[in-house]
Amino acid sequence: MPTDIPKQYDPQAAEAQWFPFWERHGYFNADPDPRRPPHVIMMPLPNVTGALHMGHALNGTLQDLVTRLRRMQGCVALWMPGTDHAGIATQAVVERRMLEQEGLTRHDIGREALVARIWKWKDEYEQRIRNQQKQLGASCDWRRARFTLDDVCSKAVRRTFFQMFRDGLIYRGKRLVNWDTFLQTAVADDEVYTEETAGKFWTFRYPVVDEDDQLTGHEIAFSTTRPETMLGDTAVCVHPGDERYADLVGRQVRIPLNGRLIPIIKDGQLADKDLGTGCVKVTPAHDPNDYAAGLRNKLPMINLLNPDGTFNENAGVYAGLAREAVRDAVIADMERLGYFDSVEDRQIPMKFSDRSKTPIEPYLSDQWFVKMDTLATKAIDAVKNRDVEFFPERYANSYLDWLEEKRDWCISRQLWWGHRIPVWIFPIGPSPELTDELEAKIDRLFGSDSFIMPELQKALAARMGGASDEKLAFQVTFNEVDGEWSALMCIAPGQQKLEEGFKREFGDLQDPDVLDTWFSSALWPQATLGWPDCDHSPPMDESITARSASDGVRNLSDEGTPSLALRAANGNAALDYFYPGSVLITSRDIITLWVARMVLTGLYNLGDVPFRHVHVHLTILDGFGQRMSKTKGNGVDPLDLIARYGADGLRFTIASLAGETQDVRLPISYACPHCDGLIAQTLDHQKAKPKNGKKPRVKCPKCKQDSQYTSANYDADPGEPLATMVSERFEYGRNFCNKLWNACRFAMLNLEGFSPGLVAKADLILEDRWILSRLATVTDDVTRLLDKYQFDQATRALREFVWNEFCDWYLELIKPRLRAEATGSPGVAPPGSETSDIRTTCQRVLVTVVDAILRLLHPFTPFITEDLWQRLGEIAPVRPMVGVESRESRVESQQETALAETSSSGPQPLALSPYHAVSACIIAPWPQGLEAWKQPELEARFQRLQDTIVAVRNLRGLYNISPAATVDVALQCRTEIADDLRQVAAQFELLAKAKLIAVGPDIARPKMSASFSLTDADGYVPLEGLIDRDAEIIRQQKEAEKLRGFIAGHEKKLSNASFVDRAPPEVVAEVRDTLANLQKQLASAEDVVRQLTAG
RNA sequence: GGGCGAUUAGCUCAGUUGGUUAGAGCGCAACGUUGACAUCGUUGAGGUCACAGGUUCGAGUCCUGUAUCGCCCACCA
Repeated sequence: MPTDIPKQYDPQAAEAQWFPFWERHGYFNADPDPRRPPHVIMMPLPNVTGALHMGHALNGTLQDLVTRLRRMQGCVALWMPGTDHAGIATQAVVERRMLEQEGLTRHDIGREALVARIWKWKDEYEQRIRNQQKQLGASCDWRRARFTLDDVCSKAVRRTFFQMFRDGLIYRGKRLVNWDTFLQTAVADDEVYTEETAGKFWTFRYPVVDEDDQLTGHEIAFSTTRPETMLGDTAVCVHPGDERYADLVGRQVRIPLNGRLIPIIKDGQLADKDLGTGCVKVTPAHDPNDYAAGLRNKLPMINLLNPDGTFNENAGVYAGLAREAVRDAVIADMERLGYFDSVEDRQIPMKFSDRSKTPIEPYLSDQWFVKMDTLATKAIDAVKNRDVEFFPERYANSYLDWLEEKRDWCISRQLWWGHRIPVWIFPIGPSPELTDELEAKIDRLFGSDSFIMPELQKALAARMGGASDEKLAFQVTFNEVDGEWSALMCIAPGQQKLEEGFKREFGDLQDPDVLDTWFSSALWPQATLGWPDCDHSPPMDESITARSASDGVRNLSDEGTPSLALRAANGNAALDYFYPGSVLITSRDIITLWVARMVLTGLYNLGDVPFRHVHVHLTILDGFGQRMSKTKGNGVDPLDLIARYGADGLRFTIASLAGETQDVRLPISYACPHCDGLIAQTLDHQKAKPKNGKKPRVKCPKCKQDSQYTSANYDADPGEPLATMVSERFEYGRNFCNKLWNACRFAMLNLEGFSPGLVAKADLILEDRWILSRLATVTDDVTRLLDKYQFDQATRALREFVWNEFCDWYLELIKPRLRAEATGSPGVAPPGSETSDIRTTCQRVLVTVVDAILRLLHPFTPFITEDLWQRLGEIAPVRPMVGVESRESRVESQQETALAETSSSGPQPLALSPYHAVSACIIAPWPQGLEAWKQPELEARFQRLQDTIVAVRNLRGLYNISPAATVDVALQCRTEIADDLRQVAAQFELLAKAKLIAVGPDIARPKMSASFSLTDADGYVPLEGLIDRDAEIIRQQKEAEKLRGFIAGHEKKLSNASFVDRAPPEVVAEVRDTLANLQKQLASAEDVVRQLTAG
């Protein structure tokens, strides 16, 4: 007997036991099996920049939930894990730390050493992230875990780059980029944030010159917030319709600082008549708008900056100075020269780099781009054709809007951490011809033939063995920048020898840049499955597979059926079987950055979308409505919450929050380490940073002691008592788990002497049929809701079923039947005795429902359900189950055969048949096909019983009747209802401590009784001596008043001719019914008042 | 400026295609622990559904406008 089941669920113990159990048995492993459908989720890659927070916990919970559901439904459910190298973010973290701790920059230690350090960092955090995910219960196929910089992903990156290069989709160009002068790299628009900053707005003048470059005495005034860029001005611009300057257009002005002459141009898009003086200086190399105007008007572009933000030789005498110094000098010089007009204070929106927090400089530099035109069109069509569907649908807008712009994708980053661009750039001079030097080098690489320039391409291909395009080893294009041509040579992946040759011949001419991290993330769905390798599946983590082999791990499909896992001999089975994936579950901020690009590359590389569904879930906010982020210091480590509420409690709460309309606020508290009191988090807590070496503390209002707390801004001192972040919201899930635990504990404690066997429908009494009907309904609802990714509703439906129906009603109702055996000796009730049959039937139904509940809850709360499943398995390894289609594990019995013969109608006789329970909940079959158990009219009858009991309880509370005292109750109702109520008379005693003394149509109200009125019954509880007559009169009068209000509303409706005429007849009939009911209730209340008043 | 959302009980959120008396959890109040569970049970109080118009027999739900908040995109000499 399971006498050892503790009264409280212990999450830590269950988590420690069952995760290794699942792993050991290989239940997470997904291998191609042509007899079963695949279900594939590609994990949105966490960055290796740091630990995970609640956003990841949400994201992970939902993916694991779906994965476990599909696994139970019989799919080969692959959840592909991995991590992202997150180029700039990771390099910045490591560089910052290196600078803080050792005072070193990357230039001090060099490319290789820095990359080595980042790898070390990556290993540490990847481990930490994986640990967090496993703590949460993530049932990923960990053998397949990938990293975006590993060999398999690299190959996909190289292949894609090469093909795009070959197809002319990748080009090199000068572009104005957001330059981070601290990190010395270009950053993407989305890595830049804007902040209103206190700045100044200066007005200066440029003198206008005549044809002979002599001053005319005319001047043109303009305003700027960045005077230092005057050195790079190549025009001043006015609006074409601005008459003030009409006669100046076409003339030239002199920049007083360096004497350079620049034209006055007109451009309606750049200049605004009503802003400032109406005239604007144009610095194409250092301002996005000016850049666009520069292109439109074919203006020269003068780059003033060095990569580190200091001014270069184009700044003349100002060269070598920092931005701020140049600005001051320029202003002073302009003033000295007499061209300064005025200055005013102004709030200026300044762009900052998200990574380094330093100001962004618009900067003209050489970058690589992907042409988006046709690629974007195809990705747009995929969504418009519904090859990819968004849940909720509205998010398709973000995706489409962004792609419609078709802005070319800048894929180069001036970093050291990432996929190096596989292109060698060889300068060849003023015309696109093969120079002797290049020819000589190529000769040495390929042989001694010489080439004619236009034939170079073909010849090179021929050199590689007359190869088709597919086998091209490298590709050349020619590129012109400022009149200088260079050969861009891209090497195909897998050309080791050629690459070595290039390194030998061309030395460090390989482009130093690396690819945008999204370039590799975009390939995630293909790369992880081994694309472009078509002859073998991608390798797996040997440390896991080796251990599994020695443990004798079976495949998931070994349960009950032999594995037919495809051998990789004849192709890439993983790619064939698992691509395209099923659903991507992610947050909305990367719909454009990631989702769109995955679709785009999937279509480009494989001709098919990478997934059919995209579920976009909510964002978790802190208690103040802010996104959780590391920088805000409001992130919560899921491990803190798991420690306090259990992984299942966390998961269940998260699932209950995951609706489709709103983001969710999560007010945070700190748990006092001294007394376990809670301290509400304030914005100050989030922001507080150590001052003078003193770390900020929180003070507990309960015990008045203070302590250090979990903060993004400092590491707590080891050994110091620490207030960890908690959120009371998660008590919802923890409490539910405990409730489930105790309900199952109760069931198991009452399974003494359990014997499996068939339960015929005729043996089931009202509450059995009711709970099975409810189970069938809820099973359908949950399945349907999860198919639509409506996790919150599914969670609520299950919670309500388990807590408010199974626990509150069913378990209470069956207690007498379970005790029926009390007279017999334990476990050996005399066969054939009536008491034994009642109890046995009850036990069998109970086990059936518990079994189904565990299966339904497993995707939500895997640990506790597995734990209970295993315990139940010890007590009832063979037990009746519902909603199981396979008959393989069915226990055949004479009884069943007999029943099957008698019930010729339908394939599934309504009976509970015993099965051998599957050895683990994680692979138990998801309940389905319970349609036949649904009995809506029975549910309605049961509802009446519930209403009546609640009404009696209500009166007891109202009159403060001692819980120990039994009250009488008389019910006046129609005959057929009376029959129902008589059947459950015993339940009144049990659930309301009430004795049903009379029931029927002719029941009169006993004297001095409290009463209640339901839609189809009136109840009376004689309370001789307890009742306060005046109070009861007042109560009933109040009730009557309320009813009169409702009645008036309904009567008004019905007296409205257009309502009766135009509303659907069933609605009108419903209102009539309701009105009749209300009138009956009112009559009853009035009657009570009359009687009481009369005495 | 463009787009997408949101505004319902003290707090956090549900509310299907418009249709009886708008729900849940937490919190609050009262009562209750002799065998599942105090991480519990029973009962209760608590809402002019942001505001103003409109459509409709009927609006929390649909339309228009306003206010406030959030996010995305663009722009800001």
